[in-house]
Amino acid sequence: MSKNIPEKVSNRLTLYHSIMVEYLEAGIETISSPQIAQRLGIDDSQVRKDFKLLNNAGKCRVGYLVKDLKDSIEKTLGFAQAKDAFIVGSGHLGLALAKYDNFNSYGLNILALFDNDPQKVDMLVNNKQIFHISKLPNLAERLGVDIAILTVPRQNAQAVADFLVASKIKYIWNFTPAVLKVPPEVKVWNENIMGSFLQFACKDII
Amino acid sequence: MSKNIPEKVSNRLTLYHSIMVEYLEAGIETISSPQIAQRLGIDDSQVRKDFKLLNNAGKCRVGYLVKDLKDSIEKTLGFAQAKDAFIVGSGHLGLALAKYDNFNSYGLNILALFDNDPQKVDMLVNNKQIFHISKLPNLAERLGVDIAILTVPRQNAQAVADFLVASKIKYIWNFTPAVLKVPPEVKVWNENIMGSFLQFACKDII
DNA sequence: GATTTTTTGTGATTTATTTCACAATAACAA
DNA sequence: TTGTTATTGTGAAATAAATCACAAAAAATC
Repeated sequence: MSKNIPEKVSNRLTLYHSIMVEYLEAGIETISSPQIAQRLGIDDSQVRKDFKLLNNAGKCRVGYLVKDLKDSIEKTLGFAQAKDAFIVGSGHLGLALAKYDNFNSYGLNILALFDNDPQKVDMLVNNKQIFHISKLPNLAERLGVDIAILTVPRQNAQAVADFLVASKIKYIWNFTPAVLKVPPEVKVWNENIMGSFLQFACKDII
Repeated sequence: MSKNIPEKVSNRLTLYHSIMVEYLEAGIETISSPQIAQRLGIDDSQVRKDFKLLNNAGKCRVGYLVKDLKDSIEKTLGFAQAKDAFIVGSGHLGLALAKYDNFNSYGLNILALFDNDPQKVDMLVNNKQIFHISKLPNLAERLGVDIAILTVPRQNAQAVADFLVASKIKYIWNFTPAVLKVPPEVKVWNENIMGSFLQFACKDII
């Protein structure tokens, strides 16, 4: 795998994937690029070029096999390959993400949550235990976890990120608005929940 | 306003904004494009071109005024202009979003939640009431709300979206994995929580 | 006050992405 | 069987985005 798919493409791939799920449920076995394109408001050749990237050949006058497309997208985006992760910060957002079982179907397996509030420690959320943050380095090493989902308050974000780096975490999915400073070997993905929406909403509203 | 800023730019703007908040808190009054660029791992001319878009002039050998930049970003992204919205679907995600007070500081004001579960109706979440979904058309009209945050299960997403369209909702922030079919005058923003992260994670992990 | 240095602003270049256009293919209909 | 049509696959063209390169400005230093 790892063909270094551009972000824009992988975003489209997840949309294609949702359409495939819908078609499968409806019992439709084939789909054409113009059908998908119209649905998403994009060009049909775009769809075909994306599928080319998946090495997924279509059939003239028929289109693509829905099942095959779904499988290739899952393989390419790594839904298949399960990855373990910790949620760091057990506030509203952290708890909601822990309850969000969709992660699983996308190949992301939440093993545990962490917090510094003694009151929360040992609580169970969706069958996942909340540990005191001090237990993280040990557990990360023992369980071989190197992905952390960061949902602490902004004020603590950098300090906790430093702690995660020291705990050999290699991927931080940053749900805080802080711009984290980390060494180059650690990768941060900023989840910009507001950014894109605001732009979308403001274009017309303001 | 409404200069139709590309998505990539508005994403960077939110990151710049976070850095401005951080600098202000640290009492630093000016910032240069190379400082920001290094922090985000991008080119410094990129930063200057983005600021040009904000009509925000810098000063040679000094940089930009942090306060001014923060204000222009807020104005451009519409943090200033308050917008009212409903959360439709009071499951884990909907409730978490209702508790997520950050929305407010970004100019998005959650007025109420909706659900079809009679058990949830009339509950208060972060001082916001949960109404039965049947009350939505009326409330939307009376309060002049045309933004809905959709957090229902995928299976119900299209049906609820149809209902929202009939209720004169004009903007749907879609947190479900469904690809919604709506008339052209209604705008859907798909929040692709997994898409971008998976790509990020899989690039190296798989 | 001259010189050095840092930083902006921006045109030119490069790279990436999207759209266009159309030949090749194969199902379908007459 | 033969023409018609829908669809793929893909080069070429157009558009968008990022990077480079450097002149102009102004603070800092000597």
